[in-house]
Amino acid sequence: MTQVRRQARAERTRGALLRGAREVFEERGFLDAKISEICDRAGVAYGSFYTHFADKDAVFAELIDEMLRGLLAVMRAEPLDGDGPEARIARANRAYLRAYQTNARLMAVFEQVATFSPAMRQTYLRAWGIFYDRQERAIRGWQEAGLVPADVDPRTAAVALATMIGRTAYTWFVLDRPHDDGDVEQLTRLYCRAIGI
Amino acid sequence: MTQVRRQARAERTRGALLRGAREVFEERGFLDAKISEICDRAGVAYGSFYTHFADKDAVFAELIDEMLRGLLAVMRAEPLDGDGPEARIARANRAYLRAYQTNARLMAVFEQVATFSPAMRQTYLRAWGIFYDRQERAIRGWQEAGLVPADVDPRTAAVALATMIGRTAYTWFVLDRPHDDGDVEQLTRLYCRAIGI
Amino acid sequence: MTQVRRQARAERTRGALLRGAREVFEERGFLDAKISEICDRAGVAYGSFYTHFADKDAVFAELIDEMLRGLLAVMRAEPLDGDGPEARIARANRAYLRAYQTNARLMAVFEQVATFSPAMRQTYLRAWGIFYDRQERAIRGWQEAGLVPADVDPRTAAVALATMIGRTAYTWFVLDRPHDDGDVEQLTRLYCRAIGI
Amino acid sequence: MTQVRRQARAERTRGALLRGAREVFEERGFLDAKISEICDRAGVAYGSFYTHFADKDAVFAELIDEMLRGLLAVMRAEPLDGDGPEARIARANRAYLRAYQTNARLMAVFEQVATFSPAMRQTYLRAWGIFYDRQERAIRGWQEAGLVPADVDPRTAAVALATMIGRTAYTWFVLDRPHDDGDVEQLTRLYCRAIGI
DNA sequence: AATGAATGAGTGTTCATTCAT
DNA sequence: AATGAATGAACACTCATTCAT
Repeated sequence: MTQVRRQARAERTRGALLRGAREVFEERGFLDAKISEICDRAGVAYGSFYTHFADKDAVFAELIDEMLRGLLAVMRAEPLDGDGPEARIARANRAYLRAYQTNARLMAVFEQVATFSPAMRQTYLRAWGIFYDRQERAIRGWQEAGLVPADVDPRTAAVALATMIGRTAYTWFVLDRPHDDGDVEQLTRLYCRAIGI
Repeated sequence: MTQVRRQARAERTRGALLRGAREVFEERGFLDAKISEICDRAGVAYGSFYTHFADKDAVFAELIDEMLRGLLAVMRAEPLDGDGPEARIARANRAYLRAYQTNARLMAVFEQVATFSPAMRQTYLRAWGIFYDRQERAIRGWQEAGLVPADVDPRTAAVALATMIGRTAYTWFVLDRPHDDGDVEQLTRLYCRAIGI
Repeated sequence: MTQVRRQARAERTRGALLRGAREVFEERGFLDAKISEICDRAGVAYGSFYTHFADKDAVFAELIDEMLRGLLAVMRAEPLDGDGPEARIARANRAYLRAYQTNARLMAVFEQVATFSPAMRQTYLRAWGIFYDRQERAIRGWQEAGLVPADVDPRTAAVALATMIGRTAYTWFVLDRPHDDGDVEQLTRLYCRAIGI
Repeated sequence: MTQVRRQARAERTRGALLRGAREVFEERGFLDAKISEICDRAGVAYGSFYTHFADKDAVFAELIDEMLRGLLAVMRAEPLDGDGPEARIARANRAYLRAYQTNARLMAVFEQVATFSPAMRQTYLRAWGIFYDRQERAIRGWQEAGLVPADVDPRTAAVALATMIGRTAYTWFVLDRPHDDGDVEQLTRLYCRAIGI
C-alpha cells in the first residue's frame, strides 16, 4: 500500500513536471527553457526533476511522443464528408491542419529541436515517414483503381504534397502568415489537381 | 594609396573571417560555432573578430545576406528551355533546387537560426515573401492570359507551391531524403497540374 | 530537522563566502576582487557563489550593510564619560573613530565603490544622513537649552562637523596620515568650540 | 620650418586629445572612459593617442596637474575683503569652494581614481599637504600674535579644518547635498570659532 | 521519493596597448 | 606624426547535472 501510495505520488509529480515542461518549452523554446523554471511551474523541488527524467532532452522527447500520439488520434477522429479520393484528401488535410494548430506552439519547438538534435531529427523523420507512407499507399490505390494517371510517381507525389501541407501548417500557425478558412479548400484542390484528380 | 593598402588588409582579414565563419557554422551549426574556432580557421587573433563584426549574430547575418544574394543571382542565370508556363515553372524549380543544393549546409543553419532568432526570422520571412510575390505574379499573369483556371487563388497557390518546392529542397538536401533527378520533373508536373496547366 | 540541517549547511557556505569576500575586497579593492578568489578563500566551488549571491555587487552590498549595522552597534556601546554636551561629543567622536578604525579596510572599499556605483552611493548617502540627523538633533537640543548660540545653524553645523570627523577618520586610517591619541581630544575641542561650547 | 609646423600640429592634436579626455572623464568617470571615445571627441585617429600619452593614466595625470595648477591660480586671485584672520579664512574658504565648484566633475573623478591608483593617491596627498601646510602656518602665526589660544594644536587643527572644508565641497558639489550661499559664511564661522577666533 | 545546495566547465565580449604602414 | 587594424589576456555569469540528507 505504501508502495502504491508512493507510486501514485510519483506519478503526480511526474505529471506536474510534464505539464510544467510543456508550458516552459512553449513559452521559451527549447534553448531558453530552464529546468529550474519547469520545477517552479510544477511546484516541485529543483532536484526532483532528475528523479523522473534523465535530462532536459528526455522530458522533451516524452512530450513530443505524447503530442505525436495525440495528433494521430485527433486525425483518426476526423469525420469523412462524402467519399472518393477528394473527400479523403480533404479530410486528411483538414485533420492535419486542425491538429497542428492545436499543438502549434509545441510543434514549433519540435521543428526547432529537430534542427540541432540528432535524436529529435530521427523522431521527426520517422513521423514524416508515416505520413508519406500513408499517402503513398492511398495514391497508389487510386492509381490502381484508374483514378490517378499512371505518370504520377506515388512516392514522389506523396512526399511533395505531404510536405506542402505540412510546411503550410508551419507557415500559417508558427510563422503566422495570414490565411483564411477557404485556404484549406484551396489547398485540397491543389493537392487533387496535382495528382490529376 | 596607403589608405587603400590599409583597407585592403582589413578587407583581407574580414574576408578570411567570413570564410572561417561559414566553415564553422556549416560544420557545427550556429549554437556550437565558437568564435575562437572561427578565428583559428581565419588565422587571425581572437580579438580581431570584433574589429570586423559586432558579434556572432552579425557575421551570421552577413553570411546569410551574401548567400541569399548569390541564390538570386544563380536563379537569374538559369537558362530557359522552351517557352510557356511549364518551361518557366520547370526553370524556376530547377534553379531553386540547384541553388539550394549548392548552399545546403548553410541553408540548414539558416533554417535553424530562424527558429530562435527573431531577427533571422524576419530575414527568412522577407526572403520567402520575395518568392511568393514572384510566383503569385506569374500565376496571375497566366490566369489573365486564360492559361490557368479562374478558380485558382493566385496567392494561396503561390504560397503553397513555393512552400512545397522550398521544403522539398530542405527534405532532400538537408534531411537527406533519397531522391533522383527525375524527381525534379515530377515536382514540376505536380506544380503545373496543381494550377491546372 | 533535515530542513534545519540543510539550511545550516547553506548558512555555513554563505558565511564562508562572506568572510572570503571581505578578505578579498579588503586586500584588493572592489575592482580587483575576483569571484574565483573569494570562492577559493571560502573553500567552495566557483558556482556556489551564485547559489548565495546574485553577483559581485550583491555580496559587497551585504558586507557593507553588515558593517554599517556593526558600526552603529559599536557606537551605541561606547561609554559616556561625564555629562554635558562636551562629554557627549567626545563620546560620539571617540566611538566613531574607533569603529571606523576597526573597519578601516572595508570602509576604504566602501568609499571607493560609492565613487562609481550609484546603488552604493545611495547607501553611502543614507548612512551619512543618519549621522547628520543625529548630530543636528543634538545641536538643536543644546541650542534650545541655551548651551549653543542662536547664530549656529544646526543643520549646516551638523553636516560640516560630521564631515570633519568622518573625513578625518578616512585621512587617518585609510590614507595613513600620522596622528596620535591626543588628536581625538583636539578634534573634540575643535568641534565644541565651533558650535560655541 | 617643417619642424615647427610639425610641432605646432602635434601640439594641436595633443590639445584636442586633452580636451576630449577631460570631457570623457567627466562624463563617464575614469573606469568607463574609453580611449576610443577620447579620440573620437578629439577628432583624431585611434592610435594617435599613444603618440602623445603613454597610457590612460598619463592623460589623466596631466589633466589633474593642470586642474590643480588652475585651482591654485584661482585661489590666489580671490580678493580679500577686510583684514584680520577672519577675513583671510573667509577668503580661503570662498576661494576653495568656488574653485572646487568650477572643477567639480573632474574633482569627482580625481577622488575616484585616488581610491585605487597609488600614483594618484600620492598626488592627492601632496595636494592636501600643501593646503594643510598653508593653514598650519597661518594658524601658527595667529597663535604667535596672540589671536589664537595656545591650546590649539596648529597642525591638527589645520588638518581637521581643511578636511572639513574640502569634504564639504565634495558633499555639496559632487554628492549634491543641498546647500545655499549663506552656508559658506556658516562654514567660516565654524572654522573661526573652532580655533578660538 | 523528494529536497535543494554544491559543482564547475564553458565562452562571448571588452578594450588598453602595440605595430606595420 | 598619424593612422587604424591587430592583438590577446582577463572574467563574470549560467545552468545542467550530481549528490548528500
